[in-house]
Amino acid sequence: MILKSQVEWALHCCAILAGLPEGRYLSTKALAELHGLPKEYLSKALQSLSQASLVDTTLGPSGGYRLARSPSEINFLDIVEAVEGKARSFTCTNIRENNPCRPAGYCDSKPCAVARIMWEADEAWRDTLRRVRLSDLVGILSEEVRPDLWQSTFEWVLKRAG
Amino acid sequence: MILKSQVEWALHCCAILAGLPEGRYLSTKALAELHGLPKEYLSKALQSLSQASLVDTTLGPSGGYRLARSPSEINFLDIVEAVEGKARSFTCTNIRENNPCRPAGYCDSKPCAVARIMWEADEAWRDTLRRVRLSDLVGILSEEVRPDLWQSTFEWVLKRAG
DNA sequence: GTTTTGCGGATATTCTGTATCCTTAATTTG
DNA sequence: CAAATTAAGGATACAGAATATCCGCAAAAC
Repeated sequence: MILKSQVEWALHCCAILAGLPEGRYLSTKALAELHGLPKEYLSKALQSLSQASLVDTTLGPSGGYRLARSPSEINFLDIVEAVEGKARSFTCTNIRENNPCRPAGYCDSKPCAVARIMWEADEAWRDTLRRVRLSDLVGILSEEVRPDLWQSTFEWVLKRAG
Repeated sequence: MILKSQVEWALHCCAILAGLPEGRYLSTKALAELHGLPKEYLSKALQSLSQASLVDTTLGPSGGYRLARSPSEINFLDIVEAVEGKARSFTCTNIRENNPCRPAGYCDSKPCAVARIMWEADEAWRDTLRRVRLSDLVGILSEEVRPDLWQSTFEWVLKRAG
């Protein structure tokens, strides 16, 4: 059970977009360079964010991406699900139906108990991610990243933001 | 991010083994028939349980598997990790190191903040599974499964348990 | 009109999960 | 002792997903 690497990419990209001044856009090219990622493939991750309405886009030179909402209105789960999908990690195939002792026409009153427990864990995972806002991440980074790197990165980004 | 179907199989098999009388074994063949699963492949899942010391095995006719500990001393995470592995669902590739603005020799004081948050969610998932004991599952099933099916399944199993 | 950009489709490659088969060694049964 | 049954592990094949690249299209900037 491993998340796509695109999840990591999308989170880091959103953190950068969160620092962008109002109304400006950053291109796939710039985001790929900044993170050392394959531009074409990163583009797919950003398209997922766009389809989930987490980012706005604009075409042409000076085009690119910006957040569609404020960083405090976007949480980790929004981003993770946009890229990874909303499917649960555990899929119940209802193998209890194969029990040879089942009477004909036996009908289960509830979803399988095993599945319910696994889904509960899934929900705990989602809850944790839902509780962390993109603005929280930016807050942590602004405290942890050395000020000189923080500032030079911002300048680098602004130079490329349309 | 999808768990192997073997996880589902292993959980259901453990639930059956939990109902086995002291000292008796149930074979792969019986477990595969009961759940309608491919015997050879289910065998791999059971081998994983064996390697994790969750079950004891014995060879020969009347051989098979039994729980190595009491159902109240085995939790969901034990079983899930035995089959799925203990690796975290989010792997940090440290893409921040690719930042072109990084001064030479820059050293990070902590693991990446993005990774820490994702790992926290992972831990919440694990905690939930850790809190559910195999005996809890058996308790739920014994209440939910219709008594006639519950009993006939047990008879079916006992007839095949060596 | 030329360049740059996001978007979607098509394709190739690698890796993992799924599944089957076979051999070996241990154990029970007759 | 001989035959049957079992778990264990290795080899192999197959399918689908993740990773990655390339192309053409339409929109926007200059």
